[in-house]
Amino acid sequence: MSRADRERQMLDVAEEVFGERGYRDASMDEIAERCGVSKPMLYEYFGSKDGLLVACVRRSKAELLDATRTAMAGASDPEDVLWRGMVAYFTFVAAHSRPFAMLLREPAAASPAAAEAVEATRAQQGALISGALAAFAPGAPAEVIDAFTQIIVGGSERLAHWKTQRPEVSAEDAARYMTDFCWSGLSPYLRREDGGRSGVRTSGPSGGAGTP
Amino acid sequence: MSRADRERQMLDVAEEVFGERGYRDASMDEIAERCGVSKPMLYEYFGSKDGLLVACVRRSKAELLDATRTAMAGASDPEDVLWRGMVAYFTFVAAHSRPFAMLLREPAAASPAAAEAVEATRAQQGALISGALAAFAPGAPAEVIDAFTQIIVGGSERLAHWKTQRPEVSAEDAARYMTDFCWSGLSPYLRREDGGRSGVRTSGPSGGAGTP
DNA sequence: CGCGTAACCTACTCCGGGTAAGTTACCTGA
DNA sequence: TCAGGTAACTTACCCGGAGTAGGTTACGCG
Repeated sequence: MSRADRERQMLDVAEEVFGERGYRDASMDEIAERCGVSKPMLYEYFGSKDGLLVACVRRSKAELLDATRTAMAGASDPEDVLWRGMVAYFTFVAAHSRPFAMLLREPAAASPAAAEAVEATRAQQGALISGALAAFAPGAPAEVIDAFTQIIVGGSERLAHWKTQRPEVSAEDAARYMTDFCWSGLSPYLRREDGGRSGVRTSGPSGGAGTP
Repeated sequence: MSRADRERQMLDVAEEVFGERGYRDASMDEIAERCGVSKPMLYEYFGSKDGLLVACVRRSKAELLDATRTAMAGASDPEDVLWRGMVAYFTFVAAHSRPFAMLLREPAAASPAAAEAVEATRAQQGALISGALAAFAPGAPAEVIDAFTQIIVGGSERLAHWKTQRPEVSAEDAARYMTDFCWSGLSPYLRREDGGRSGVRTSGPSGGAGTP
């Protein structure tokens, strides 16, 4: 079998085994056996168990970028960019639930290198998001954009995890929760009608517009 | 040394070593040695390496609950509850940065049991948050509260991580980003003045109030 | 048909989690 | 004051799985 084909196969099998057993309890012997090769071949191709995991993460990262970018490309306005990106994200996670659940739940578990690869994936998605935010709210300071991007990245991750335990929640539902929260937060649900507060608090709740 | 004292000491040392080396590269031999005892003592007290990590997580979980609850107790209105809770959270994470960074960054890495303990911590904080949200926006459906709670939990986690690389961002700054985002999202920064949109989109961006 | 190379295997080493069995030290009560 | 029980503690080991040294097959090419 050619190098490229073997590599793909090994990644497929590794993704599967890591997903089934978890990183720690997955053995290189089992992965090798399921590939129909011997252990040293895995080391020839990926260097170490960590290296194999990192390769899996990187492949998923590339696939996710592709899916998100493609979805965003068709958008008309910045609002639609975020919406489409979110739908694509939640759809992707649902479709790759096995391997992705593992990447979401047992990430840094492996090694600094693997943690870094997962962080790089977050940074990649964060770059797409902050671009959309900057286009949508051009007046916002860079640090605000950064902070909100972090919130969205972390929030999406958690929402995706929450969604796995609620089959009735569709990718569109999740995307709607996320984008609604981004645009307006809780203001549509407030008892008092101060949802359209004109400014942003600058020194804690007592200094803000809501509680003079 | 008494059982209780020894246990505390072991948790302190374990937290330190896990924080320094990371879970995987921390050896039970080293932890034992730094405690001035032999390895079987660790197993006597905590059963396994996982068990030791889980005990660390559970202790942090209890401390975090205490810090958050205490802070929230002094609040007047629901808005202030969330604000104080957030400040307490970011302050706590900053103060316990060593062990907490490890809990944030190498969480599930260890075992299903450790992953569960971290999930339980998130659930604990989520319960506090959803309580505050429900009080603040009594009209919101339960699923919306749940979804937003997930976003806030994940967003806070990511924001705390982001903050560690930005020493100039204070706990109050982080809390302000978080609560601002919760109350109004991006709407204060929008170019168009539709920040006070009255309703919530129900079928994607093209069906919402903003883009008829 | 020789020969180089690249895919591949057998058979190990070694480290670290985990344990069996025993030893010291202290408190208790008669 | 000393048997005896118990609880903190140790040495010395097992064993599974990550990682490796060195050799073998198989195929393309002149």
